[in-house]
Amino acid sequence: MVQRKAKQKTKQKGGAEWSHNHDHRLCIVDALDRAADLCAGRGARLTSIRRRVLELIWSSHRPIGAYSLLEVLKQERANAAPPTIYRALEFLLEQGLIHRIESQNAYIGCPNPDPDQQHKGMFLICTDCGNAVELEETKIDRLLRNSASNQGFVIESRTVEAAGLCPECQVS
Amino acid sequence: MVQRKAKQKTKQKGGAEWSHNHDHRLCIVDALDRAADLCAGRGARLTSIRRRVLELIWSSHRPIGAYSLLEVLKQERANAAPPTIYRALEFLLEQGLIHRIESQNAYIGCPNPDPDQQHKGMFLICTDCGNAVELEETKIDRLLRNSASNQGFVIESRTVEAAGLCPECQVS
DNA sequence: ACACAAATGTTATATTATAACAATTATAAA
DNA sequence: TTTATAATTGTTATAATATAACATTTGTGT
Repeated sequence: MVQRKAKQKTKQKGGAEWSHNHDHRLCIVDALDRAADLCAGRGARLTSIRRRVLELIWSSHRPIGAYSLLEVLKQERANAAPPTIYRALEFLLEQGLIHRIESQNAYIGCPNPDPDQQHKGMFLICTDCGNAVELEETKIDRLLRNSASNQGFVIESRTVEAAGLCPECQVS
Repeated sequence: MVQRKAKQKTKQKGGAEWSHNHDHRLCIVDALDRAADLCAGRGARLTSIRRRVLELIWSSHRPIGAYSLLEVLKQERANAAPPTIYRALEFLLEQGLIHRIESQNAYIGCPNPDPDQQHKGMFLICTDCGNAVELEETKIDRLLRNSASNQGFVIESRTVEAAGLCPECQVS
């Protein structure tokens, strides 16, 4: 088990997520550490390509497209091609380490990957700065399930993406 | 104002939406009538292409892709091309007559287009039969807005798509 | 009939994603 | 340690979705 700095980091609540000038290096390190732990625990192989793609995705809090990732990866691995990226994305999605933002055909790191099950996130996405924050709204999830259940529908997975202005971008 | 049969049709509540053998012709007629009314009221031009694309979208309750639409339209208009479809889709989206299902890159008719504002729907999509039903869950919407608001985030639009099994497809 | 704006036609291309098969690398059984 | 096997990556090609740009036609109001 990798010792992680994450344990020392106090997680702030309530909008701190939107701060445009946090120490983002910590986000990256934490994400990579968590990923390593999770994969180790599952016997899943976080190869160097996969690790690097995850790192690139975590290079910001903005969803990033497959071909943007490819552009960067190509500078390091001349033979990187679309399948290189898409395979890595597939793996990371399966492991619950990233989410796909359907409304943007883009990918974003999961800040809280669940060791037991991979969840689908709920996101607030700023139309101005592009940053996206994942919500953990069990209430909404429950309400949605109930609502579906009223029609006899059983939800297996869901996509919730809200676009708008983050607190920092409202000052205009 | 077009007289519509819709007014005679009693709308059933609670799962009737999933019935695989309703008289779908009524759905189509209603949708086209509503569209005509709405566009007339707005001075928007529901041209024959646009009308036909809307009709094709309403040919089922399954989200349909742009190129599937194009395939059909081509049989009627030899010179139909991708822009033909995408322009029609753009118009219909603007008028709130259809919704885009982000998780499928596909389009579906809006059963309840709002004369005043175009809303983004919330959908239950059956992974078996492919049918999708639009929810009107102001509660969920409110909860989502509140939850965003707690972070200082203002939602402008949202995507909610839940995949699972509809009542009819659960019997297996 | 004319002028203008809106809609459509047409060609080309951008963007996102997957198929198919070959080569390589890791793993663990013999 | 070698070898068999499965997993990963390389490579080429192509599918699927979407838009750009400019020409032409059609509709609308004057």
